Amino acid sequence: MKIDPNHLHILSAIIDAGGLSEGAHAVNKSQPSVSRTIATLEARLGFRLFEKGKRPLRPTEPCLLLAEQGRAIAQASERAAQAAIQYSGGKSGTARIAGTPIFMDGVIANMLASFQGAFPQVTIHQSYGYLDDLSAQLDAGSIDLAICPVRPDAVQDNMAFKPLLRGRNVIACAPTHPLARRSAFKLEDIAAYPWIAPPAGSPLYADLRGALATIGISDFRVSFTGGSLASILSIMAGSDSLTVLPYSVVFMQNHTKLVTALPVKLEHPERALGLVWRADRPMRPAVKRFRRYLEAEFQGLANRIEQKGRRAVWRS
Amino acid sequence: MKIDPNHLHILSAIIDAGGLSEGAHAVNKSQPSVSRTIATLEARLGFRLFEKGKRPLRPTEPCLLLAEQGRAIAQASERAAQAAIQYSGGKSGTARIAGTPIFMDGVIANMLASFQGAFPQVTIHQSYGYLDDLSAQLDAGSIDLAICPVRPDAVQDNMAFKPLLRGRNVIACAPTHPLARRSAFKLEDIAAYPWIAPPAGSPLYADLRGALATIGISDFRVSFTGGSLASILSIMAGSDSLTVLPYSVVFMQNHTKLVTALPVKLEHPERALGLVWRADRPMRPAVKRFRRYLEAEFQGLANRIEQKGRRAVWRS
DNA sequence: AATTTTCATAACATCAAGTTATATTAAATA
DNA sequence: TATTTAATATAACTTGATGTTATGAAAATT
Repeated sequence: MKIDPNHLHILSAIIDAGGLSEGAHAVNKSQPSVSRTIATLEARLGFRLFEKGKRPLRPTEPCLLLAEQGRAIAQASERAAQAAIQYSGGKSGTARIAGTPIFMDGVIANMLASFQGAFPQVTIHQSYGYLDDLSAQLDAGSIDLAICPVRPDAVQDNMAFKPLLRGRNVIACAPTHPLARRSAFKLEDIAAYPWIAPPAGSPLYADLRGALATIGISDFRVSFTGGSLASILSIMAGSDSLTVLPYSVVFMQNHTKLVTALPVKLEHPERALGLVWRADRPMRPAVKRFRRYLEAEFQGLANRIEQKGRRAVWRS
Repeated sequence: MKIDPNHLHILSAIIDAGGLSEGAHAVNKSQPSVSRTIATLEARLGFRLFEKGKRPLRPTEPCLLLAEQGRAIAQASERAAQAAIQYSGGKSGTARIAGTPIFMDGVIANMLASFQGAFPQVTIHQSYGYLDDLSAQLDAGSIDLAICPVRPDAVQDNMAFKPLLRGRNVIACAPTHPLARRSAFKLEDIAAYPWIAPPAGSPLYADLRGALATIGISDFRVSFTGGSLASILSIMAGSDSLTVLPYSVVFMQNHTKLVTALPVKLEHPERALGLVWRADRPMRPAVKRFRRYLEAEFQGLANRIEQKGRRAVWRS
């Protein structure tokens, strides 16, 4: 014997609503419709579901057992609908994101935390990589979204790119650094200090070399290389080392009082930190929501940077 | 949004069976049928349930959530089917029975216990009453089955009657009673002992008077009246009292060694212990099953009584 | 590259289930 | 007890979902 789940659902609705007409209304059907549903159900089961000839419809014993299951079915159905809505709205699901380590640790991590607070049902898979690697992963479909500095003209054909923040590097050091405490200094003074270099393959490393060249420093001493943002900050805090970091990273770390930027203007390639994804594939709702969230956060960040920038003087 | 429970069930079947065709087979449908079901479901939900263009069908994230609910639905549906089968087979449900107190306590109670052992899901509501009362309750529909001694010609038109045991009353006493220990005694000896009388309104009380008259005793001393079988047995065990009981009751109490029957043949109205129910109403499966059970039990009891009867000598 | 397996689509048939209109009937009321 | 009222059952019809078979298309596999 197999019983149509819909029938059980209707049955439970009748019981719970306390009448055939009320039950019919509860499931958005006409009274004759549910009346016949009950009739056919009774015929199949071989026993009555409601006592014969009783006007306030009186359920029989087995009817109540079946209605119980009907309620379970209605509940499951409702849960499913909710799950579908949650997913469609990007409030549940998975987003796989990856980006350059310094940005991910220095800027995105904060936003990620607040996103998870707002949408706890969304699972975020985060990983690290540089542009080429990220592109390959996007192509392979193993990540949904890449976050990295890109020259807009370097974006692949099948990729969409959404710039979030103008790229700008600065010379960073501990707030306790001798240069940071001097109101003014000559560019030559910089040469006296050791450097922390980003990982050798990273764009930031190339930026470091290029930037120092533009301010006339070609020969510099590297005291540390290859670490993550956390280690760079630690080392900087305990030494007089200098390094090159994106300004947004320094800005976001402002509250930690671990790092500050020297008022020196650096030249470097025209890149923008932005989001990259495959334009030819539909984006899952959770990814879409995360993307929108990041865009909004970066808009706020850009504004705050802008405000602060108006009060600072940068020497070139 | 509302999702058809059947669709969710089909979805879960596909997931669990590991393929569209297998899933279709699992729900007794053709492959194209479930294929289209999935297609329409996807269209309604607005997202894919299976990754596009992957041949070993790969479920998407929300698909698994929905399938979960589908399983719950399948389970509820199955439970409902089981409940229906249980009920139809009389293995669950309720039977409301009533009968004369002495019989209920002395004979039926035992059978009831074994029935409940065999069919624990059947709820038995037991109550007491004499024929008129029982008939009224049957008519009112407050009981399903009456068990009492009836003169077959006294059965109402709308009632069915199934005799279970020929009625036969005996004089009962404790096994330690002086008369019980004597191999022979005169009927006049009986007159010397006090009597325990059944409740005044009961047929048994009328039987007691009638029976004693037939053996020449018209004047007898009643030492106790009005109790239940348990109290009658207790009093008899602790005294030299006599009483009149149906032989089946004495027989069933045999193992307790609390009561025995004197070998005296009593005359009384031609009644049979039997089942009475309303012939014009369908009998619920659980009641039907209980009725059949009782009939079988009484068949066995009748045989045992018959066997023992062949070895006994009764004086009239 | 050929084959196999698996899923999607087309075209059609059928039946379950929806509808409105109306008849019945149990309960309430006069 | 007759009448009224409200609730359910039935009738007649329409529609849409779902079933079918036959067949096409596309991954995976060999």
